[in-house]
Formats: sequence, C-alpha cells, structure tokens
Amino acid sequence: MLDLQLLRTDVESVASRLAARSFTLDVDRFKALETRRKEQQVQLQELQSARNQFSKRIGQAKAKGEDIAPLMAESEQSNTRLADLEKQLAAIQSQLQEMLLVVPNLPHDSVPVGKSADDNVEVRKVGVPRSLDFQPRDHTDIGAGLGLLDFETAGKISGARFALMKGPLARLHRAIAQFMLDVHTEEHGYTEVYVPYLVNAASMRGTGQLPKFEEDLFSVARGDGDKLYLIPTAEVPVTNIVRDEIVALDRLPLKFVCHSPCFRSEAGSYGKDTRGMIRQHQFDKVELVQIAHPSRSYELLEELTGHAETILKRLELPFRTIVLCTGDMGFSAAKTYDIEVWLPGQSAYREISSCSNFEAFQARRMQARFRNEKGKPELAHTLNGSGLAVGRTLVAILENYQRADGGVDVPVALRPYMGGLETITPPK
RNA sequence: GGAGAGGUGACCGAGUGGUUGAAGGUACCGGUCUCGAAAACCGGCAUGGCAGCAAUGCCAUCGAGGGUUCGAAUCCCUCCCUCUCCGCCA
Repeated sequence: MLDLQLLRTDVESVASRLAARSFTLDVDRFKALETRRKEQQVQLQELQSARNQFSKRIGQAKAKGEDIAPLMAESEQSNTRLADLEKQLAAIQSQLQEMLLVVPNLPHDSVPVGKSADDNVEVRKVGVPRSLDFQPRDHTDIGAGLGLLDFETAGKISGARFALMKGPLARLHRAIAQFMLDVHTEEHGYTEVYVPYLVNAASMRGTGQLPKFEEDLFSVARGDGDKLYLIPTAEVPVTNIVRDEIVALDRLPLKFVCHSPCFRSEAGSYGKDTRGMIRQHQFDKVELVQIAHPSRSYELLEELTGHAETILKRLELPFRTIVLCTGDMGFSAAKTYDIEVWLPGQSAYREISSCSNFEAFQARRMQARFRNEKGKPELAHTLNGSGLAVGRTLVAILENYQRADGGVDVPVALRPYMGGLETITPPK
C-alpha cells in the first residue's frame, strides 16, 4: 500500500510513476473521494466533540442534582446527524481503502523503464554452460530415463502439475534444501524458521496477495465459514512475523530463512510450461526474508541477491542476474532482481530466484515497524528472495549434470548430503 | 470435543456506566545530588488521524466487530486469541 500522505500531497506525480508500470491511477476519482472525506471528517469530528461536551455537562448536572432533560433533548438531534455522517464517512473511507489496496508499489528510481520482460536488463552473467558432446535432454526425459521422476502417477493421485520423485532423486531434492538452509544459516547469518503453511486473510493482505490475487491461491474452508489460504511462498508467513510489531532498532535487520512447500493455482498460466516440473501446483522453496532499516534496504537487497547467487555458484550452475523493468515487476515490489539458471534442455536461462525490496509497501499494510533513532515507531522495509526454488534447482542439476549414459552426476557440494553418492545411475 | 479462567499502554497491574487516554509500579529519557555511580528526589515518556505556517486544538483507540445509552475500558451479543484441567491424537 502506498503512503496516503504522498497521494494527498502529490497524486499527479504518483500517477505518472505508476504509469511507468502500466497502471492507471484514477486521479479524478481519488481527488473527489478525498475532498468528500475531508469535509465529512471535519464535520464529524465537530459533532463528536459536541457530543463529548454534552455528556460531560450531563454528568456534571446530574452530580449536582439538576434537571438534565433540556440538555438531553439538545444532544439528541445533534447525535442523529452524527450517526448519519458516521455512516457516510465510513462508506467513503472504505471506497478509498479499496482503491488503495489494488494500487501497486512505486518503482525505485534505479529500475529501468520498460513494458515487458523484453525490457529487463542483464546485470551480470556467471559461469559458462558446459559443452556436452551429446544432444542434451530435458529434465523430464532424464528423470523418466532414471525411472525416478513420475508425472503419470502424480497425475493419478492429484492431477496435472504435480510430480512424484523416488529414491536418489527424492533424496537429491531433500539434499538441495538442506544444503541451502545450511549455507544461509551458517554463512549468511539467517535464522531458520518453521512456519504455518495455512494462513489467514490478514496475512495474505499484509504481503499483498490479497485482495487482488485471490485466484492464484488455494484455500481451505474452516468450520466457521471463514477460510485459510495455502501459502504461495514462505514470504507470507515469514514476513507476517512482524505484522503489528514494533522491532527494536538494534535488532535490525531481522534475517529469516525458511524451507517450505509453496502452493499456487497457476490460474491463467494454462499451456505455459506444461511439461516437466518447472511450473507446479506444489513445490519447495528456501526463502530469504529481511526486515530492514529504510536507510539500508537497497544495500541489503544487493546482499540478499548475492546470498541467493552463492548457492548457484556452489552448485556450479551457470546463471545470469537481471533487473526487472518497471513493466515486469510484481505488484508489491519497488525493485526486483531475477536470477535465471541455464537449462541445457531448453537452451535457455529460466527464473530460479526472485529477490525484491518492497520498501514500506508491505510494512504499511501490516503495520510492521521499528523504533527509530528518535524512539518513534517507523515503518520498516521488507525484502525477500528465493534462495532458491528447490524444484527448479533440481531441474537445473539434472540438465546441467547429465551424462551421455543417462546418469546424472551429483554436484560436489551436495555429496555430503547424499551419503557420498557421486552419480545417480539409470537402471541397467 | 467437554469444563473453567482471562485478554488494559514497552512490561506488570488498578479500574464494573460520567471531567479515565486511562491510578500505581517497573523499564526508559532528562535534571538535582555525587569525584563518579547507586539510592533518593523532580520532570518527561502511547499510537493513528483531522485542521493549522506554527504554537496548538480536536477526534479515535483498553483483543476484534456489533448493540444498549445523552455518555462504555466498564453492560449485552458475536467472533478471535491465550492459559488450566479432562478427553482424543502425530
């Protein structure tokens, strides 16, 4: 959510900055609502003030044993108007709120202006795709060849966009997550957390998934008619740790790492990445989250992105990092780096991590604050990034470490987590 | 699932209809005292919003929402959460 004050003082420039990300802010409607809000609020407060005066005088009169009937009569009509106005103002406030909740974040000045993914800018490229002396296969074929990756059975059990892994492949999947967690906790200073996978609507609103993106989420009904949502990323429960909290200055930045499953309905992505496990309804991810002092959040975004990149370096997987342009950024982000890993099976770089600074956008929605240098509560900045998506890392390993005989080498960094196994071999 | 207790400011805690945004204490900040510190004493110390150049004034907030009332932290209803005991369960 954007700062209301900013909108009040300078709607036009906000609107023009939002236009860079192809969002049209209805300036006239906003101004009209604001004008009415202002008038009615001032009026309402006057009436409330009058009511308080009346009650006070009635109390005093009663204490002295005076007749209070005239006072009561006078206050009655004032209170009728008050009740009326209260309703009107509430309606306007909620219209403003609704309007505001679906406005995306403002892009940071350093973000390149652009319309689509084509306008994203490569920041760096690390590692060189190894040359294979055979035609590389994609992970689906490699996994099937090993007899360890089975989409048919997953389809029988659940439907499309689910995967089933067996034996050393399932273990590799687990190893990847363990490895990431260990690097981030032991070398990058993150605190590991375990969190709920079902969250309430307030949490989803806090990080920006609601109200705009409900169709992307899975939910389950609760007995009382309310519902809980399956997390689409650990970002939701982890960032909401600080919802309605005031963090002490000396505890910043808070750094959390969390391994969790993620559930996405992938509505609107029909026909995209239908093959293999690139786009699933359920996947694992190791997520990095930071709650930061506003003065340091951009510096920390670079750092956090570096933490994610470290994993790829250790696994010796070639990747490139791009900065998303204004038109390609997510709803809540002020700046986003995507890390894309090389997939020989597709001859392409594919997203494996997305690292963003949300500035105070999420913090404002969830009232996540810290006590600043002056002792006053101030909105914190929130950041997060995948460090990394586990399923896609598995895909990258299968494709980059494939052998002519159908086997897959285990990256050196993961061997300790695989009982020393060096190669996953196909059945003879 | 059954029975009970409870949710008040950073924390503890008083407050059952009327100048209560809220006693008292702790913590914290400033000052006096001291060579310095402690103690003692004095003062300060919530958040959000509205109007205003500002000083300041006003409004809201005692888990959330609704209701009763001229007036609600206090009464009523619904919900959420926490704790204790029993049952069940990984």
